[in-house]
Amino acid sequence: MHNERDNVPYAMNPSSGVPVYRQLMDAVRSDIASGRRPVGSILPSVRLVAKELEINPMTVSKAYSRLESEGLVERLPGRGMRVCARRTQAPISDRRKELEPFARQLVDHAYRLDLDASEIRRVLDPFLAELNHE
Amino acid sequence: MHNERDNVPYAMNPSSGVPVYRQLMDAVRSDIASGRRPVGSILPSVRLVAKELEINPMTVSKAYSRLESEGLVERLPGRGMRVCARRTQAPISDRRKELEPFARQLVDHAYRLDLDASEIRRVLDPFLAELNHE
DNA sequence: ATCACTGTCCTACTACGCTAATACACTTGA
DNA sequence: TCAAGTGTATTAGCGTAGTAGGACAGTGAT
Repeated sequence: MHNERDNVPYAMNPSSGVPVYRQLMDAVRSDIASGRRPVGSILPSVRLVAKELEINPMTVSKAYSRLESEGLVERLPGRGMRVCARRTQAPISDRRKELEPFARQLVDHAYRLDLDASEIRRVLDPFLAELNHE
Repeated sequence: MHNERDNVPYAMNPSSGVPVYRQLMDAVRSDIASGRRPVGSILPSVRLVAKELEINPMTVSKAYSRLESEGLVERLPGRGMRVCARRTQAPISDRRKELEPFARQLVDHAYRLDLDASEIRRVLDPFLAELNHE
């Protein structure tokens, strides 16, 4: 059922401390964002990915399921996971609220390190620049 | 040996998801930063705090030990934990490096929420303002 | 020396997250 | 209908973080 050309160019690092299923989520997210996996395409099956990466299909399934609850892909029973059209965004105020804990954490740690606002910006800016290039 | 006036006005929330020892660390850090526990003063003993908060002394000890490795307090064997004079800072470049993972995490989540650099700044700014007021 | 304090090492229990193995329901093509 | 392909519910094993209990060493006043 799967396309022979379906390659799975993901490379997981089991000893990085980052759970494998999260690494896989990031890889797939990146593929979708870049268009390598266009809207409507079917992700490689959990068993194929599992075989290539030498991990358990359930680990792949976990990644796929989480991406589904994020709204990036949808489950077609018996067929696979399909990349969704960009979901309707939550209101921007809600999304800002979701971001706040991470902003707070950043500032908390800066405070403990005795780094002021301008230092925070200095550390943050390269990442913001990277964000804009995408 | 301890002063009867040593009150332990901390209130832990065991079901908040935040480990008790971390809540206690934050409370003590706040006391030190505000001057309620001045440099040179001795923290209430682990057993006193444990009794007041109805937790195990080891949990308090864990909080104290971490604060010690942060350099906020020092251990006086047989006597207690004393609030330190502000420790010599690590080089600023090291401290910036320590902050980077949190900056990256913030930007990553913003990306997933489809929030751009200006939105990140908008969310972050109130926290930065708060930081400057202290 | 003794007593009443100090913090903590060591051990163990519990809860939770991550990964894996099996069995199942579903869909499609022959 | 049947075979081969989908994802996953369930269950289990493993490691780790958080918490707790008891024994221990250090300190200082008596």
